[in-house]
Amino acid sequence: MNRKLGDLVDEEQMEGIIRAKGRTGQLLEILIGNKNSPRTLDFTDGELKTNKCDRYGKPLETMFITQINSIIDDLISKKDFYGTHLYEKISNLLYVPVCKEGDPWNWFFLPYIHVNLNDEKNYELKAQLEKDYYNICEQLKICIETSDDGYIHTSNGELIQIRSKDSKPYGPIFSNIYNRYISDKNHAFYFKKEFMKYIAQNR
DNA sequence: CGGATCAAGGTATACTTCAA
DNA sequence: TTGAAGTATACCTTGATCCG
Repeated sequence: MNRKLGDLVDEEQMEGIIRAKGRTGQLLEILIGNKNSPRTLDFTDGELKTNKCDRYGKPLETMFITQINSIIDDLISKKDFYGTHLYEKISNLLYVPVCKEGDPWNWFFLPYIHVNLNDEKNYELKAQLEKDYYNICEQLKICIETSDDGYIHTSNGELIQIRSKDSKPYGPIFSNIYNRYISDKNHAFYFKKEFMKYIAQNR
């Protein structure tokens, strides 16, 4: 693989490639014949994720998974992991690292990694993610009930985390379970860099 | 003590859907 | 048909911590 971005797209598509942050991922979806739709899943059975890395494939950023404002009460009530929107998003994904060093025309895609949590070899990974999920749910509850402002804050597992993700005007998160706002701005699940490192090692 | 590194939180832009 | 709403793509800034 190691396809150069400049060889794949035209000038118009390159416009604003740096400022338009998700542009690379959208272009890739178009290149493989997908539409940029807000459907839950990119493919019929899984997700496509791109992420910035260095030239050797080392991840440089956490990777966004999904916003939590619409599933907050599932989390607080510790809904079964395998029934969550989160699991639906991460159970089968195609991870494509993209090196963004230097001139955007010279950015390039690195070999993809396909991760299906139902594969035998990913048993350990799946177990860890499940553990992280319940751990994070618990942290959210504790935060809501005991933090100074009564709001949720960054909660970490080993491989995933929840932290703020919003822009003005903010979208506060309302919990029906607590019958009040539990954050003044939206939050989201992210893969930590440890996740990317893990799947690169266990490919 | 000052520069480097890292995590957390905050911000910017694009696209589709859907309602007016 | 048009624009707001909603979710997507990560990127950027700041402040804390680490390390010589």
